[in-house]
Amino acid sequence: MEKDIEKSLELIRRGTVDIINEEELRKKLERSVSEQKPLRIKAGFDPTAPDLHLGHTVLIQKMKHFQELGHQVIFLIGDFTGLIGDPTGKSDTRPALTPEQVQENAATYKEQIFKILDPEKTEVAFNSAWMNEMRSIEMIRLCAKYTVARMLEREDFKQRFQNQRAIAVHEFIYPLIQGYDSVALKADVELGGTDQTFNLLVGRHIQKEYGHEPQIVLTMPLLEGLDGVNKMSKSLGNYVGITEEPGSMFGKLMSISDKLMFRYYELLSSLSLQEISALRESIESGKAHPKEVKARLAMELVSRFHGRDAAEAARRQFDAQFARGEIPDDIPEYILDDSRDRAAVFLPRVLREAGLVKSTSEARRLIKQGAVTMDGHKISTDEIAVPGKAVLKVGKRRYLRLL
RNA sequence: GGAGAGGUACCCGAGUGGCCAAAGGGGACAGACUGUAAAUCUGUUGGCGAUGCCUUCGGAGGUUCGAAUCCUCCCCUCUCCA
Repeated sequence: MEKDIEKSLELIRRGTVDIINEEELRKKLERSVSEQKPLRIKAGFDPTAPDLHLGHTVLIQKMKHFQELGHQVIFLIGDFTGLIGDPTGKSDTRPALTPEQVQENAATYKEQIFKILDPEKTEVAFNSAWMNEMRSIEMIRLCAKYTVARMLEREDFKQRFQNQRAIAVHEFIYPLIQGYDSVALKADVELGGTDQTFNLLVGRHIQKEYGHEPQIVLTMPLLEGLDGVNKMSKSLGNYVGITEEPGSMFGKLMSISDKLMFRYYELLSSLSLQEISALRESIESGKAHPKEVKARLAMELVSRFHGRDAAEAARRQFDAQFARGEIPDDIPEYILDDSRDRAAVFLPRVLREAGLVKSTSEARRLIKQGAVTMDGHKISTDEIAVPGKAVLKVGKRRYLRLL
């Protein structure tokens, strides 16, 4: 048994940034074995983003580890807290979502997590279940259990306070409710990104206030987005969604920097750390081309969400389009009106109407910059003759077939 | 409740009567170079069949030949005092 506990701890530790506190975790694991009772593992998600992305999967993979160890995983959808909007990582107050938006997003989340987690072994909870029932007096009692000074210890609150930016009172309530969720769910462990550390620790405090045993806080690193700088997030647009098309997923992963590629290997790949450092060495010694190593990563991740065949197809398509400069099969079409004089087609309007650019002004600028080609020839004027079918290309990846 | 500071484009920020479609930076897009890399360099970054016209500096009015800039009211944020 001693050996099993060690093995469990080893799997749990993999990839984590911090475990608070590991001794307590060991005791919980031991008790779980002796009492034949699985631990309750909580992870909360704010239903602001309609799509899960690879950044979320770092955490979900960890949930899966617990599931593999036989513990009870609780996927908490913060539909109630979504009405508040957690200010984490934001420099300003977040707009609150409407109840309809929250419901819609929550449903999408639920559907997506089972691409990774086992639905049979996952409890899905909504914090509105208990928060909608909470009476005002109980809410005030909850608020009484934490002080403003301690709230201001949180980095982003402190920053905003110092920089004279707005902090609305209700934002202080967010960590308190998140903590109360742990009370309601009787959580033994709560998982979160490192940006959640403060909120997770508030949970420990609140649990103690309610006479519960404090949860173990386990933080996972934040995955950098495609830009390699900011954390991956929907709102920054630097993400890879897990329901994204295989081709788009593959392309996005191929565009990351070589440095970021190894970060992704460490946090997302199922390869062992030894295998990853072997890959790194083979690039440094010149045995492997970085592009090939990156394609391998993209293959693994696309396969995870779409299957091997789709990943292979995505790779072939990618090579055809970018390595050999071929035109993709599936591109939008635009039918030129026969009544128009095809000897003098005004391209800016065509490009705008086809949705390739936002305005004719933008199209004009792009043409001027030499970014527009027709059948491979650079276009230099706004008006051009289009005698028959032709393919327009704007920039590197926008195509339009003229009929 | 009192005193003060502020709200400018996707973001940050300069501009305090005309030279302002508004400096500078970031981001984004495009070109060169490449591996769709990254980094770097260069350019573009309100709209419009366009050497001009139209709409933008929190909102609504006003002064003026002319307003991001001055005045009035309103909305919002922050600081100090109570």
